[in-house]
Amino acid sequence: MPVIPADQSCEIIQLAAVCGGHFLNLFTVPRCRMQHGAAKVTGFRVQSHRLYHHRLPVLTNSLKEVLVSFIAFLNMLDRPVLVGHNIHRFDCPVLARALDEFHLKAEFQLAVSGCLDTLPLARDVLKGHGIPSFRQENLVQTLVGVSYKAHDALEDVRSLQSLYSALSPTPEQVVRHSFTLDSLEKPASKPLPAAKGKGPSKASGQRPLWEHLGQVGKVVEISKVGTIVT
DNA sequence: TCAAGTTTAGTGTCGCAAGG
DNA sequence: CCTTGCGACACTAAACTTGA
Repeated sequence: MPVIPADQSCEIIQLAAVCGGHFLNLFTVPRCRMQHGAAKVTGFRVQSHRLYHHRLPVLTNSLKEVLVSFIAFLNMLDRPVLVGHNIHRFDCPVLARALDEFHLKAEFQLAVSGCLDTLPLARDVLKGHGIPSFRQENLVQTLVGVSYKAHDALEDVRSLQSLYSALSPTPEQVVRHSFTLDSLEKPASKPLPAAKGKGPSKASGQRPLWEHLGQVGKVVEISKVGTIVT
């Protein structure tokens, strides 16, 4: 049986973001039945249109409310950079689809400077360090020295915050592995090319990404948990 | 240039434990 | 005894990186 691509099949059920001491952690009930595997991995379960996490009821909002709250959170932060592990392949396509559905994409893009994927970033920063695995769990354990609960969005973002600090990427490395939601829609979507000699370029009249670099408070780690559509 | 390996997510199957 | 819930494991897809 073919596996349905994640960006076409996943729905957001938890969205968490951390910036400095501020955090956002919201849940929404998926509009479809959760598959056995998805429930097993995430610990979430839907019964009678209510969401449970490890058998405990969870306070939920509508998907639109979650997205609007997320954008409001970003607006408090003066156009931050969104950081996540492998978000270019998984999280951002799901997020972009959800934003598109509620016509919130333009508003979202005004609220952020760009997105940064820590998977290629870590490969770049840790090149030649003999890292056996670039999974987020492994990187956090290796660089930060702690274990955490994978597949819990809030735990994910908190560990990612520590990981990002531990990586301490240069502005050039950050720009090299950054992208926008618009770039995801293009067939040959790739992270922005590395600047050659003249530094990062400005993107479509917005403030350049590198203006935000090195400011820990302007970096938002995000994570979402998906559920398969049947 | 291309094969191998990496990440994320999912599915299917098996075995074990608990409860009716 | 049967059903249900859950964990472990092996596998798949797509995009990307790495190294020969």
